[in-house]
Amino acid sequence: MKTRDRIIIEAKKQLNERGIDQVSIRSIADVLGISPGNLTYHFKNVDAIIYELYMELVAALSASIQEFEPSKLNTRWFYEQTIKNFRVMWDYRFLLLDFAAVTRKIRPVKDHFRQLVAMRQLQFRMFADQLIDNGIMQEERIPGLVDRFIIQMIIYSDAWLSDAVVHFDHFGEKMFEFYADLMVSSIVPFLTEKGLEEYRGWKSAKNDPPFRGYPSLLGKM
Amino acid sequence: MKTRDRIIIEAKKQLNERGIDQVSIRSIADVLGISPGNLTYHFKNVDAIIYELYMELVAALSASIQEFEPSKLNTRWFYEQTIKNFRVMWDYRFLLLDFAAVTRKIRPVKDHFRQLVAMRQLQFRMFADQLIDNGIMQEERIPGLVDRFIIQMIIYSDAWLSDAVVHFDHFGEKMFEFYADLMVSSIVPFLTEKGLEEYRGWKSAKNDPPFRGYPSLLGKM
DNA sequence: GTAATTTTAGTACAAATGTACTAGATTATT
DNA sequence: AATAATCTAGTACATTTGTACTAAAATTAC
Repeated sequence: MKTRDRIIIEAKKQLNERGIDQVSIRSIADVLGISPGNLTYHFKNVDAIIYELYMELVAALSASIQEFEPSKLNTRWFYEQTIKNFRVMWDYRFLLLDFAAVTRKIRPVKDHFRQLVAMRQLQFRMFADQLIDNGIMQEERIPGLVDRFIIQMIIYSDAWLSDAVVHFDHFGEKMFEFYADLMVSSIVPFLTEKGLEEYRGWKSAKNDPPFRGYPSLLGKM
Repeated sequence: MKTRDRIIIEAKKQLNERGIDQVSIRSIADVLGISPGNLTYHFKNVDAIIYELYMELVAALSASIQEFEPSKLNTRWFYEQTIKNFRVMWDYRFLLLDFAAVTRKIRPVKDHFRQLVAMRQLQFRMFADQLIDNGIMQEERIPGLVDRFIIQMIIYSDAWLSDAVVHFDHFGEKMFEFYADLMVSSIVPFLTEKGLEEYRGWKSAKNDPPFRGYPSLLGKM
């Protein structure tokens, strides 16, 4: 494999494991068995690597959004799509966990991220309108409530990660399911009878145990 | 003022402004005009200062929760309480913005925070039950939905800060109102007719302009 | 007033980091 | 085959950081 690619892979691994402040060109070079000088040839510094990884994340998420098909739109699809996105985010989790530090160090990320959120807002709005058209989601009863709901979803979809690393001891399938379930459930109060029916059907097919909150807190309250 | 207190104040200021990775015992000592040796006499290192500030934050938030009075319980009270809490969080924002880094550096914080969330969960649950008793919030129609809603609120109440520093250019009153409004609006789909009436009354008295999303994105979409 | 204590200044040191530079090795181009 | 472009190793330097230590100054206790 190209040295450049090996650097990116190892950097991502270390950034996710140790956090942004514990990774240096040397720590990466050491593991790869290359010289620091070689690494600086490919990337001026760690910030340059982080910026590249940020762009990778954005591309991966965009790709996932492209698959949007209005016909398939229901709570089940939403759940599966959410899990898919959460997996991608987990793969680049350091970016979201240390997001404040990232934007401090790499200015362009902040501006880019703003635009990204604007895009996501539009997409979620389209998504909601489609759901309303399909008779799955209720018409907006209080002005502005759906737009607010959308922003809440956007905030949540970045925030679950911080929550997860605190409350989960094992970062496996159950974790993704837990937070995707939360994400989907936030839409339930907005569903029509038809939407609720589909939701209930899907849920009973999944046959989840009753919701009990964080696994880490079970039996401790 | 005692040197120890001056250190805490200056450290908090620098931590909020520059972030956790850009503050050292020297950067604090320099501004205060004391020697690094003197500072290490009071605090072994920056981590010790951060830990103390974390405890301060927890104490401040707990104090705010103590004021809970079931009789006053309505959406307006919820809004004002939220703003009050958000102000406290803003005062210690580096803790929440760099939370992942904080828990990495200072292990006890992670465990303590888990317990804190457990407490908050119980309090929110009490809060919700009270609202249901008062006929302001609907009975739970789908099993587990209220518990899920509570966890969403908890996640949101830590996450708004990360969102705010990206999307707001001026960190003033409007920012607190924006995110408190979002917080309160998340409860609206759960309100009874009686609850909605109170909400509408309070809202029309406030006379807010229509919701338009992030101020930073206005006119750019 | 003297002794004990707390507080402060100043310095020194090892470890780590980003950056810059040179020179050699490898690969691609013609 | 010769030349150019790309890649790699190695090293050196200035900064910064946490930590440790000594000695002086200020405060408190007796």
